[in-house]
Amino acid sequence: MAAVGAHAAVYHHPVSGLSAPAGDAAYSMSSYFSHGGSSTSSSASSFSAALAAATTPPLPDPSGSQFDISEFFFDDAPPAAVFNGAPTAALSDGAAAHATRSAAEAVPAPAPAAVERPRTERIAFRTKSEIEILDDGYKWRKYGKKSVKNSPNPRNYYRCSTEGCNVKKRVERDKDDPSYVVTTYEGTHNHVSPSTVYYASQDAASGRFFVAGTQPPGSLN
DNA sequence: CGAGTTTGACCCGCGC
DNA sequence: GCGCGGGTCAAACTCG
Repeated sequence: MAAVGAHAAVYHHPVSGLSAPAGDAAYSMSSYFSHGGSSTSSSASSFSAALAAATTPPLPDPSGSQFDISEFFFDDAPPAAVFNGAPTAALSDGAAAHATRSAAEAVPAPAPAAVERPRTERIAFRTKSEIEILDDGYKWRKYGKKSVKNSPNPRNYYRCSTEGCNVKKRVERDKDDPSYVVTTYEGTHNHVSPSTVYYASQDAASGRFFVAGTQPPGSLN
């Protein structure tokens, strides 16, 4: 897919509903996400990659708003997979993150030998936001809330409210920096986003992202 | 009144 | 086997 301009080729992630360019420009991967800190990695956190940036809240104005993408990582890929994405992003109704799934899938699995675990698509990212609910274009229904050990902040559980779609997402504030929101998507949407997807480009000078355009729902698949 | 949220209870996997 | 922690359920409640 040939990218036209800075924000033409976009990959639409079926899990999160978020999108990313299919181009080959470079994101600079600055860090891996370590769940619960560097020394307390839990079994649920083989997060493979993280993307550094930061994000300022919602996307009120599609034409001029800016945001920084925070850390972004996959949980369905082998550990230590390094994310190399492209410098543009697509957003869906105010969401502030995106993904190129291929980045995770391109990394060869570390051969988990005999045990073949059911593969659940899971991606997660961290965004700097005052609000916890980033609007990614899908309709979510909250079904649970739990306080998490080692974290003062509760974790919220959401399910895609579209009939027949069993995608889930968890939302919690970063225990180390409450100004960040950690969102984890699990599953694959079997429908398109009901709302407009916003495309973002990155400002070369500041490194910040800004909304560069929009695309109606259904046109990404 | 229907859809969505809240919240305590319950279930289950995992480590000891 | 037991306790702990994470995830889900479901009844009650709220809101538009």
